[in-house]
Amino acid sequence: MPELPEITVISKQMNKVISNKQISEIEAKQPKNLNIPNREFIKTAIGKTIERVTSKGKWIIITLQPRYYMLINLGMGGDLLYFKKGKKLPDKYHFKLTFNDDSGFTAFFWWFGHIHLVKEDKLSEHKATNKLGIQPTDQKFTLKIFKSSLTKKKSRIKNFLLDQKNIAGIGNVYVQDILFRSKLHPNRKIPTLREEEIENLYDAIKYTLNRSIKLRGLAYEKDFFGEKGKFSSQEFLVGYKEGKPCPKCKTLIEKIKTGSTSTYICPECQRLL
Amino acid sequence: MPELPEITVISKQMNKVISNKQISEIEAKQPKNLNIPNREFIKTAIGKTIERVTSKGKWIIITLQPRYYMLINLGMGGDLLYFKKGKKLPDKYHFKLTFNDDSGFTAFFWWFGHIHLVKEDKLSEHKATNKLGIQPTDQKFTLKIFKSSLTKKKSRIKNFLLDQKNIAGIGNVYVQDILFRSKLHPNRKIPTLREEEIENLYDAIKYTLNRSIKLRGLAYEKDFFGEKGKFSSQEFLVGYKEGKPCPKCKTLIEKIKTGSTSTYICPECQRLL
DNA sequence: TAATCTAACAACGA
DNA sequence: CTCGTTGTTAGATT
Repeated sequence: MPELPEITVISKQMNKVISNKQISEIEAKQPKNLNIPNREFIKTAIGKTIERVTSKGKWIIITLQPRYYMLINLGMGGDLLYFKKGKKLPDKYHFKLTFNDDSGFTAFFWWFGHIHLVKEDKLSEHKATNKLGIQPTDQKFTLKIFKSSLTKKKSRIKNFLLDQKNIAGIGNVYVQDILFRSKLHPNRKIPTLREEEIENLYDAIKYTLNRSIKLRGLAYEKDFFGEKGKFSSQEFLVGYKEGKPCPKCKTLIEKIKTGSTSTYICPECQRLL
Repeated sequence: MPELPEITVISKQMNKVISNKQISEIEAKQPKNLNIPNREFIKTAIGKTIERVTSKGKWIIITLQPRYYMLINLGMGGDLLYFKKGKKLPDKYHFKLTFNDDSGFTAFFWWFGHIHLVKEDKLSEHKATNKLGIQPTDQKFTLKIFKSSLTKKKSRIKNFLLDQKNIAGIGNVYVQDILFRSKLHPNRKIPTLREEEIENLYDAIKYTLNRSIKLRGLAYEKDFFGEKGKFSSQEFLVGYKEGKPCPKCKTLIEKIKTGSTSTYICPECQRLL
């Protein structure tokens, strides 16, 4: 479940190590990961050069030259692993892309994943990415912008945070501690939030994600070089800590159903009313 | 609650009697009925000539020359009444449109109604009408088309019939007898419908609506000339007949809640299972 | 355990 | 009784 921190880390690594390389070969074992027919995908991509790699939310954006975009989403989880010439490949992968220096990368999806190829002038029509909200790591993500994005919204705060159209990059892992740090129950309705709570929430979003980026992501996710992050799950405050004491007040942490997902909360620190 | 029959009758009358007339004056007492500011509406419409009047579903479509469309929806109910020069106007109305021969028409909405003005090339962007389904009175409304519109749908049959995106023109009045004639419970899920039931439903839709058109609509609705229709509510089979005997089996008719609307059914003839 | 899209449905406002 | 918008839920996706 790579979220913004993992995607940020991996896309920066990719940008450093594969920029300017030219695509020479592609193997796509699972056609459903692609947005166009296998044959067309390969024909279009081969010969093109990596201009740069960036990311937005949970999407990795590879800009190709001549201008095309390769958009990668790891879905529920997976690996994107660099390989050098002659090095052994991972045992299992669904997608392999090789450069003309015989380096490359493989992609393994353990559930749903996407690798899309989109023409430069068609990027705005790409439904999965064209509605993405602002990234919490973006300079433009100011408190003012955040507040205005909440106006007129009536949903529950957790649903808001997970909706990529509002903010891009938060998933069901980081949202746990974001909510705990801001002392908000996941089902709090947005119109009931006080000024101060919104400010705490804003700080919690930035703090939580930036801290993980500094630690190069979650300890159970691999980066482009197969290295694991340093943000270990033991550092979670309440996430996945059902039955453990709240780090603040020692009340036992509960796991509750919130819509289709689960949320771990301290029932004392994160009251609904 | 004018539905397809009433709207069909009134739009045909309008087409005969106001075509080729030029708009000279407009009075709009309730700005919320309009899609653009009052002043702009009036300025745009005045001077234009009625080319023809048609309808689709519950919408009256007035084509203006130079090309513009005036789209009227009576919402939950209301009157659209013609007046000749010098004749007394209705006591209450929300909208009045006068032609240069001093004839015209008034509109009265007893709840919400809409009078929209749309440029010819913007008609496809008009949300309230651009997604309307086929009219049951259209030649193209064949059994085959009807069947194919049901494929992959999983909703309850009543919801399907009332959704104007599927079929345009059926409301909560005519749907009552349509369901009774086809012996369908309003909450029957579409995938459970048998071939024969779909065919009966198709016939019931056409029969019910066409019969009412022949009788010039419901007896409690007025046409463009203030005349009432001949489809009296006493001719309803089950609609609004709570506690009365079913015309088929004498079982007492029940009024049940179906989503946000009510449905009158014979619990014997319209079984759910 | 996780992500996204879609259809169906409910609640609300105009 | 209508229609649109927003949000929620369940199901499907490989």
